[in-house]
Amino acid sequence: MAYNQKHFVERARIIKALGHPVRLFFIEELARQERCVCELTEMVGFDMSTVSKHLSVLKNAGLVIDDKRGNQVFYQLTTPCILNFFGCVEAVLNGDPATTNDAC
Amino acid sequence: MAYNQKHFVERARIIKALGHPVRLFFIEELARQERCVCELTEMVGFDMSTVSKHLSVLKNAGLVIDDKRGNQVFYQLTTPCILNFFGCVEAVLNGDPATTNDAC
DNA sequence: CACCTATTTGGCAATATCGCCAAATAGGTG
DNA sequence: CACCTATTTGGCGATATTGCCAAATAGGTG
Repeated sequence: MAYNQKHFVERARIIKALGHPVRLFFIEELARQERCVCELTEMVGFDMSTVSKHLSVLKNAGLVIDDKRGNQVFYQLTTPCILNFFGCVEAVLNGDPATTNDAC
Repeated sequence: MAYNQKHFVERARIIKALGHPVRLFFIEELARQERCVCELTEMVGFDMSTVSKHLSVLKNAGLVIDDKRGNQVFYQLTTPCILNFFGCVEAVLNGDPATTNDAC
């Protein structure tokens, strides 16, 4: 297989969006229910501007959508299939080669 | 759900290892067959030291293992379940909310 | 041992990421 | 409109990532 730079840059950008502790938490939390920026800000304890920028990264990656209601903005997960991947991450963490084949 | 910093830092580290075009390519290529550093270097066209460092990131994340044979080092994927995740990434790329639920 | 190939490590410059603050924007209320 | 809350944007300093080069390490061969 040849290395198609553009192909992998596109895909890495989406995965990179998931590769930050705060953004990973947002994905898992939004999988449970939609949340506004102020709620997510309180949960992680960072500055709201920081939270807003993290959500912007997820949005630009196509992983979440935003919905403005009144003066609040609610974010929703667009891609529940991502959750299936987290089981595999657990298997990697446990260094458990036996389960890495069917953790999905 | 509360934000457990340590929990998400651990998991983000593994995902971050996947979030680079070259490393993503290595994962897909190693899913097909094991490869030595020199083969991977030729495929991507970067300096061998750069390739070695990328492989080191994947190894530290627990995603690949290395096996030295003679003066060559072969890398193997430890976590085939990661491949299941790529289907979801495609769905995100296609902006296809309908398929994001069962792309796994 | 001298020499060659394969790989890793150290270091550096360029660039990207992160989190904060301050300011701008937008909606709601009196 | 004045004012308050929620959110985003711009910018800055600190830190991390990336890819190259040079040097170090390790195995194979004569």
